[in-house]
Amino acid sequence: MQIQALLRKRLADALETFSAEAAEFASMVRPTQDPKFGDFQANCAMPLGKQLGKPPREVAAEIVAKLDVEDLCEPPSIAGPGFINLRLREDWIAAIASQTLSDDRCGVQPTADRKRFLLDYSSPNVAKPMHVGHIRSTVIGDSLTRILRFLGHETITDNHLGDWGTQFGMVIYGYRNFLNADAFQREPVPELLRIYQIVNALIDYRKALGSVGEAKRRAEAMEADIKEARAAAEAAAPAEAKKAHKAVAALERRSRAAAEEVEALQTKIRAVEDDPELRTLAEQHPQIAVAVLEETAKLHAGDEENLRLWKQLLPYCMDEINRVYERLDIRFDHTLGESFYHAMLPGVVEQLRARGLAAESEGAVCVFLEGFDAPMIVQKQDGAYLYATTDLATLEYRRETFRPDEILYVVDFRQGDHFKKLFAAAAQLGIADAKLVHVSFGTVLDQAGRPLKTRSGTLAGLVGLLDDAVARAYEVVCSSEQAERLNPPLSEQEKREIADCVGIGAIKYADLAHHRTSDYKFSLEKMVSLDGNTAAYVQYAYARVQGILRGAETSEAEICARAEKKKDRVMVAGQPAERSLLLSLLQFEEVLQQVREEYAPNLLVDFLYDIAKKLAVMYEQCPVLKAEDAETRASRLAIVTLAARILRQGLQLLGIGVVPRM
RNA sequence: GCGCCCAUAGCUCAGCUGGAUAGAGCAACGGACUUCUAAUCCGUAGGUCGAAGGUUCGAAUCCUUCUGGGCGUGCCA
Repeated sequence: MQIQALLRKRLADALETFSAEAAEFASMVRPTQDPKFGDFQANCAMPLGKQLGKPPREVAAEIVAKLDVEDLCEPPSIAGPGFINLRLREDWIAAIASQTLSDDRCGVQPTADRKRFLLDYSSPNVAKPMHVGHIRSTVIGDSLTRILRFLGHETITDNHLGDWGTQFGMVIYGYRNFLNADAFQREPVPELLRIYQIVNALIDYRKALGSVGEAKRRAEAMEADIKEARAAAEAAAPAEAKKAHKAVAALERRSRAAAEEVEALQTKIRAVEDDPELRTLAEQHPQIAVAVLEETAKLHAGDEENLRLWKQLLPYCMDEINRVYERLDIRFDHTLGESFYHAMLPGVVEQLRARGLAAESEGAVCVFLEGFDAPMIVQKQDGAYLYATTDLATLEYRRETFRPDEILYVVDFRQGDHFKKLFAAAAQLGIADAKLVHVSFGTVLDQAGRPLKTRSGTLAGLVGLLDDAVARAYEVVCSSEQAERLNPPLSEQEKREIADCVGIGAIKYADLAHHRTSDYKFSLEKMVSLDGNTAAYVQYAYARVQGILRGAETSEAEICARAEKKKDRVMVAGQPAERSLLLSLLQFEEVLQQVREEYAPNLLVDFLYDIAKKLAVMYEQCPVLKAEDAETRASRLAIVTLAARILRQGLQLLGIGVVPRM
């Protein structure tokens, strides 16, 4: 059901005689902000009055006279400068809601304009542990996929793994030098992680040793500059003072950043030097960074031994990643990593050159694009290829193999320039016939507003965050006090299932609740809370309905079956709380359409939170089991059942589960 | 230097293609429990929508300038 679209259609019919752009004026129908103005308002009389040179209220009256909405709305009213206020009829709302209850798609029509989407998201690097930065791409991409699919579109998901980069050279080097064969035999995945971390620590150590001196000098020099600038600011004439103080502030910021960098480098140095084992290894492998690059280069050059190791070790890395996806309940249709395109890269460069699109510059092969200062480099001086090259090859492959109508790249906003260039280059190559979209997103920040990191300075690990969220959810939702509230009390098994559902849901929900393009502050405390806009609150609203259904000794299936039989007569919307809830529920399809248009799942989150709140209000004002008569009781059971179905479906589209009790 | 993004209540964030008095949550304060799950609900307080211009019947929203911040900016991804 698309109420707004229906009203627009009716309005467009009425407007035909007024304007050639009837549809455009008709699109000015929107929900009202205040219920006293009805449910929807048409704002077209003001601009139309302007155009026709008539008073808007007069125009509005003429429109209303022609508007045929009797079956849907109560008589329209005109307010203010010429707003046309529409209030839907209660019997109409109740009838449509009743029909929706017996529809297993919750009233959402499969799209008539079916498109094939290819979604590129998650894309972690193998061998490296996934970190907090992967949450957004993974969760947003997965949710968009679910929503597009539910709307009736075809979706193809492809996890573009980083499985061919330096990090694999690190694993190979570590395997050769640091492997504990017994441990590897017993549990290969943690052992590989361990050796990766050793190599990583040693490389960081060497790099830090090399740069910490310079960083310190820079930081100290900046201190001196600040003193100087401060003195200058003191002495400056009033006219110059503002500028001088600004310069001081800028220097102070840079100074803080420099000090933090020194601190970070020292942390990396200490990490090795305070650990006798690592310290010894560091002494034994002074050239580790170069050696790792050599291993990587050998792999790329087709070295037999390294390729064998790559093939042998990759599955273990995949196990690690897949374990995370399993916890998150996320699957991909394809996992075609960078390695898959390796053989196609020379062809891409060749093609660009042959078409005169790429040229050599400063030893690298570059594509110069109009409107960009820097070129897109597709081959380095040393002959190696870059991610721009891989992305072009990937695009070409996807185009030929999947023939998508639209490709969504769910990737960090910082890669905006890269995608602009990529899309421009693709257009020149003639391979941009699909709609190419960079679905960008902001950064996950800590409480201080800096990118979320662990104490040791690396980005917070994803597995750890999931564990923390589940543990916290257990404390909040499954404390013995809470468990005792239910009859029968929650079993240990049930508690664990709930904690898992709520904890994982909390992380996803918090991420999806924010607009994709804005940064957000990560707060475990808040996201697992039962109060406010959280997964737990919405999940709880769902569980409450289930509790009521149990109390009524009926089931969703039974109520839906009854709705099917009685068609449009299973509920009434007499009370404001009931009416308001039902009206919201009927806007499910339109919300999903909007999510699709803007690639913005936060709209669905807002919608579900609104439903959950309205459900709570309805409980207060309209008792279900204690309703005054059997008919009202049946109607209310039907209403809350519809709400529960839409909550469950909506959460499912966010990749979040529900539990029958909590 | 150039480019992209951001600035809304004490805090965290919404605000759709311009629409009526700018919303929600948290925190604060005041109410409502012999519970259909009070894990809730109701109410109060809190805003020059960074600043200044402009377009418009009408601007948080569009345009310009300024201020403050984030990010990117030729061989990482």
